[in-house]
Amino acid sequence: MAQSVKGMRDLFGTELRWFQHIEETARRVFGRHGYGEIRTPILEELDVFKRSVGESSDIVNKEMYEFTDKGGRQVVMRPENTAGVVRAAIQHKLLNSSDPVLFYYIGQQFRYERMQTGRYRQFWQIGAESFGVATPESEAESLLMLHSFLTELGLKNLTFSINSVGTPESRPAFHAAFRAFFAAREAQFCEDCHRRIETNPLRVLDCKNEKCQAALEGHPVITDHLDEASAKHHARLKVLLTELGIPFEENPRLVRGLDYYTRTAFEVLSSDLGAQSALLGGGRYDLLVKHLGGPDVPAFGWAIGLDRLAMVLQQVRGEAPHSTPALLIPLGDRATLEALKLARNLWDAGVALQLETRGGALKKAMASANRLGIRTVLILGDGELEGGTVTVKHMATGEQESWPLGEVASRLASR
RNA sequence: GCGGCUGUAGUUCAGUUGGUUAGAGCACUGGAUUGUGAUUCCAGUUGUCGCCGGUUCGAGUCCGGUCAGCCGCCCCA
Repeated sequence: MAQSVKGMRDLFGTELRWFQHIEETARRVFGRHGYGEIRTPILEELDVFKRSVGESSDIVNKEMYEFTDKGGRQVVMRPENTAGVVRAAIQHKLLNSSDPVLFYYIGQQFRYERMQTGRYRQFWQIGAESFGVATPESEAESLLMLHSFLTELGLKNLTFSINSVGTPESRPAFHAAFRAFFAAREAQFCEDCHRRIETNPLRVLDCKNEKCQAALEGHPVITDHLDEASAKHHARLKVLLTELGIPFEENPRLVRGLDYYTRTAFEVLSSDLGAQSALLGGGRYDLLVKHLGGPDVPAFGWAIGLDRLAMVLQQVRGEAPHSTPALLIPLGDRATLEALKLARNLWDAGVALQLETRGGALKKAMASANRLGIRTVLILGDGELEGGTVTVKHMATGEQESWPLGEVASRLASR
């Protein structure tokens, strides 16, 4: 039997309904914050990710679907969407004014990695990026939007975990202090951390190994080594979040995996998830636009994994909200033609209706309606045709009534 | 990329120390006055035991490989 490629997935049924519900909620919430959608290509030049995500990162080194196309171009299937959005914004000169530019995206990403539950090689991300504003206020705006988004999806007890990773200018001072700290208790750290301290020192901070977390007790804190502007920025954000009543906690061990982050980094935790695993992450990336060849424009953004979000929502909320159409069952030859005409009128009037066209016994059609979760069944037979009515059965209660044909559309609409 | 576990009807699973025609619940199909579902009763269908090879008189059961899924790690969010 033909099978989907490993890590690729087909979406349909109840799972897809959650995806759709999430996407609708995203569009509604982001739209009212003034964000516009952007759709960028799945294929980008390799260089876009090398220069943004970071040449040393595992994403770029090991996890990209990468190939040479027939024209000899080195292309990759995007492993994330921020780089593509930035590339597009630069290419179309969208960042050449002083106005803020607000984008959101919903799209598939690809990473060649080991699969686990809720984790695929083709996965979906929703993200929002705000360009052109460097203030803590713009971050508060973005986080408020995110908070509304998650709240409207029904997630509870959200906590924002925040930190500041400083700037390239302030980071060396911290790195030096941290390396000294590490060296003093080197033996207590795991093998991976010994590697990390060389390649990406900040990563030692979020090692999952309990011994490492214990050894980190009393470690130098990044926020103590910030430059003055970054420190002020960080303090201001905390004031704003407090004033806005957004629950947050400072987490000095919170870092980002991608190279392009500066200053604010954050994650969102929900009591609906396991205690330690984050639902999403994001932060400020003031250097990326310029780094990719654009103007010197600050930016802030975040991304959330749709596959995982849909899975969590299905667990905590069950079925995604959806409505089922009514079902029209004709009985007899004459009624079958009349039913087709009636259905056409109802469809044209905007009514959601499914038509039984198999022509079998009513009993079977009813059983079928039950399996499909249909709540309202319309029966049209010779008796109904005589009287110009349709028999309506409400599946939940079993009650039946008779509606005049002319009122079917309006009565179904107000169901 | 590294380590471990699993793979039997549509689905959830059972299948004794290898032994004859591989089972159950649910689902599905048909029926219990042909215009009434979900409840009840009766009857019935369902499988290359993931795939390929090996050991054996004999393999769902043991061994190897492979594919797929799951759990850690790495990585990410």
